[in-house]
Amino acid sequence: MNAPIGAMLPIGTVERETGLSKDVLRVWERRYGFPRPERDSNGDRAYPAQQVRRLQLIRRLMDAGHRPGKIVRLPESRLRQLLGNGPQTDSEQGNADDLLALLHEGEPAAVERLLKQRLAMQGLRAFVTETLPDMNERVGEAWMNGAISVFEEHLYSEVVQTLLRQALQNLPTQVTATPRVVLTTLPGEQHGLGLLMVHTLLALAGADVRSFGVQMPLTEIVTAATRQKADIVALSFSAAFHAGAAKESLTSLRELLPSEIQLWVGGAGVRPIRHMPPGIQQIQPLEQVTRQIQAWHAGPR
Amino acid sequence: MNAPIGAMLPIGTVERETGLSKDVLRVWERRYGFPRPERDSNGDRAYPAQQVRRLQLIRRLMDAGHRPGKIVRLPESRLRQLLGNGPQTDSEQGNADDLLALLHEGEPAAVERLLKQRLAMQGLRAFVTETLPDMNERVGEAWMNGAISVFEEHLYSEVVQTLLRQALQNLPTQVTATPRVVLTTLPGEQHGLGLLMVHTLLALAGADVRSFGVQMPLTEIVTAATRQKADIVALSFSAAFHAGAAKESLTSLRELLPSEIQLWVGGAGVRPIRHMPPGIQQIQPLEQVTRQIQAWHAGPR
DNA sequence: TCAAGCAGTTTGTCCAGGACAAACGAGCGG
DNA sequence: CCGCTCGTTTGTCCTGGACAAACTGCTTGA
Repeated sequence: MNAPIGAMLPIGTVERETGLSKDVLRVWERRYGFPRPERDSNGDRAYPAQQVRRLQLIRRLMDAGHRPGKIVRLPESRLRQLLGNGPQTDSEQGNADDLLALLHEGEPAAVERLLKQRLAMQGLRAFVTETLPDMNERVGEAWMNGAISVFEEHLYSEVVQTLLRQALQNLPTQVTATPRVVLTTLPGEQHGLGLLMVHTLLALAGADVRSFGVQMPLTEIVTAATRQKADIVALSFSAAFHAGAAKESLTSLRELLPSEIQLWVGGAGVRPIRHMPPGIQQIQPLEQVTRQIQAWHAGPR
Repeated sequence: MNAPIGAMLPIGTVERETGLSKDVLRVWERRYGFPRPERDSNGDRAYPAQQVRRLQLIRRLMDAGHRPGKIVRLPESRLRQLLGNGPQTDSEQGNADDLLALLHEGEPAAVERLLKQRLAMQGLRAFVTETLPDMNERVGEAWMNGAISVFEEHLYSEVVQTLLRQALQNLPTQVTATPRVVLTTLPGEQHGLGLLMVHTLLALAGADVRSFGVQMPLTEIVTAATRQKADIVALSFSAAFHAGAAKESLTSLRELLPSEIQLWVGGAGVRPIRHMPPGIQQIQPLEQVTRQIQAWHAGPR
């Protein structure tokens, strides 16, 4: 009764929808026999919506650490089953459970109220270094388990961003803030939440933060840092960022950047990198930001 | 004296840096003889930084309406020359000139002060429908002319976003706001400024806006709209968004979305589309938003 | 004078199938 | 238990061909 065709998506759209490159989509088809798209009149691949959904499930599992060869062939039911039994870290549930429930209700105002309350109770610094990472992880986890959808995660992200920007706005501005930090992300990293969190910590530590939002081309980072007379360039990497790509870009950036400008990186996306290229400081975990700024003030430079 | 090599970028990085797909980079090389990357030990393309810069210039010119065949072979000097003589719309200069000067100084606080002043003078609605579009255009123009850099554009965008979010925060919340609008952008559209501008206008018109930030997968938009019991799904498209891709995705989305939910689109990215697929309303120009909401209130639904 | 239709050209995207280096994981020895 | 080596997995890149959609410029008719 339901039309057998429905919406058929071309490979370019599937790339955007799943985050899997065209090359990957084609090579998986060749190697694993999935996805197996139809062909349109032109001979081009046409992916049924259902296969795209399954690809999205696979993507989540891979982000959770599964390997393609083991899961790409599995049927959708098995995939959902796997999503159910994640590592299930039994961190203190209480903290974020109300949040997840509220998110699922889908009422932004209620979510905001809850977070505001937490913020007022803990103060900004603890909120950013403790509550938010915890909640981020819980939300990410819930998303991977299929407990909440992507759009609910977006909702969460929006509310937190609003909150943090507001808090930042209300921070007293020091006249002689140092060091001067240029803050941004590399092209391909569109997650702005980590950026705002770092921004907050840096501002709290007394730094003069110049945030440029997400996705600055390498060459522009160099120009901005030079023109702004920055002491430090700080980059944020979410878990979604490919660690290999990060390392590659960072090596290029370090080469392009004047050596007297420090390069700081942090976030889940660069944690897997064992050997950071020389001249780059990895700040991990988040609260290290404060200490590093203190070290900068004390240091020779 | 300057090392002949410097940083050499692989094709994937160049794709991210320039926004030109790998396919395009390769086909240009074949057809026009540019770019002409070196090869690394592995036989893979390795792009010198200078060619990447030239590609970025070409990209700007193309966004300004030039065609590849005419400009790809031109030397860098000629490209910069072309960037100089854009259409040069002689709209009232005065409005945005101070802004550009301040941007060039690179002092975020000063930029913010200026905008705040304008906002206070004009009121929120006029600020969003008149001043901001004008300034956006001026900034985009200046960027294409090479008068300001990408990072200065980012700076502008950051300040405006901060300002708008703040204004939104201070808007009185109505208890029974209608209609309910789910607001977001398609995957690939990362420009969040237009989103905030529309959000502001919708909120001012009394709508119940649920904004999900940028880059929602099609399937998630459908889920969100359904679960949030939305009356309208509104999408924003910046000039950077490829009109063809937009039309394609919109057709799919309209198919996936329940027919009782309206689909509104707007922004420079969809203006070139002559024949919008059925069931989709194009809202153009920006201030039409208010009128459309009034129409909705009056209408049968 | 202008709208509409038509042919030619330009241009982005897609295809196949091969290749290879980096990342991974298992097994081994210190 | 840590660190190494070696086979396997996996993503990215390669070539060169093909084609539809978009755009250009011309012609025709009102």
